Amino acid sequence: MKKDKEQVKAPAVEYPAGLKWTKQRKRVYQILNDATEPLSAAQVYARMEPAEQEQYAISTIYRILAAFEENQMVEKTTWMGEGTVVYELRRSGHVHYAVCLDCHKRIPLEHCPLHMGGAHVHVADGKHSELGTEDFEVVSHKIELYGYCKECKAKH
Amino acid sequence: MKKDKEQVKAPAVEYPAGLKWTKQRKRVYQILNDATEPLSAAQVYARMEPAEQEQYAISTIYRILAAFEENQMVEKTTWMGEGTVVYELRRSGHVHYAVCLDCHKRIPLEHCPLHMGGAHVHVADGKHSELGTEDFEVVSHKIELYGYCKECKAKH
DNA sequence: ATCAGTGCAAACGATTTGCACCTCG
DNA sequence: CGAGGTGCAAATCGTTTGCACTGAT
Repeated sequence: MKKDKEQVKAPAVEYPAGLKWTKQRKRVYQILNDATEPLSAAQVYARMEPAEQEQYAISTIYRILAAFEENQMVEKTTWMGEGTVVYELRRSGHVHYAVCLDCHKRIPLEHCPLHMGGAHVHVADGKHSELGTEDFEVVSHKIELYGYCKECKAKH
Repeated sequence: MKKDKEQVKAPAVEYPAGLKWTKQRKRVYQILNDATEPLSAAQVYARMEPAEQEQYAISTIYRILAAFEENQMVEKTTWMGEGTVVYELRRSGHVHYAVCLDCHKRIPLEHCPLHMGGAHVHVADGKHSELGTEDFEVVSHKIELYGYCKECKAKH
């Protein structure tokens, strides 16, 4: 992967007009694009070369990620039970993960285990939940599975 | 709900031997039990009366929640995309939520939309994903739906 | 009595913000 | 050129920890 000046081409994700395509934004975009899993601001920063880290500020990374999120370029998430926020580029289709409780490996699921035919689900009202009316229009969803991967299962 | 001395009875969730059943733990347990959704340490603290807050330390809440978690009494989670950790009492079955993208209301789902017959799913290997072998043992899972609630749908 | 549990305050890590300077468009 | 973007440092927020004290068993 050579570092050609034009290595970072126009983003696959629609780049919103009005945002400046600066070199730091290009770089953050590139790192997110190369990543196979969601990254925290610190992780993005860590993936830069020492030389870059010196000239870029970590706070800029936070602001860039926030800007990307506001413009729907990335999705903000967290791993269950972990306090740090991670960002994932919005690629064509969304991906879900199986997370190993032992080695913490994150394995992307082949298929989304959720097959909602319609765009509606039954939700409980909180107090009056007898009527299972379709009263919530689902736009997107997130799933995480927790358990043990093949390797860790073998270990025990 | 009066404040009888014995109001807080032996916890529905098994209380592990070796842990002291102190008044602060009783109170935290009670609050978690009354809650309809996972709470952060700060939220637990906020649900105490001013008088209690003065005599209890917030750090104690953190330690109690950590102790509860180590002893499987509660589950540590996060709302997707939010940096704060929340704790939920381990009741019989877990609950998932539908989150309104407009008013941010969280509505518990009546039923888990995921009906995995077995305890295994097909996962991609990352690189060699052709074989869809059952190589991940699912222990638990987390789901969040995003969309618009009845009220907010009406508003637009 | 003993040791886990607690309060307090300081330490910490992650994230945010104010302000002056810089740079893309 | 000018608004938006950035660097730097200080501020904030959520969470953890060291230490001396207290209370449940």
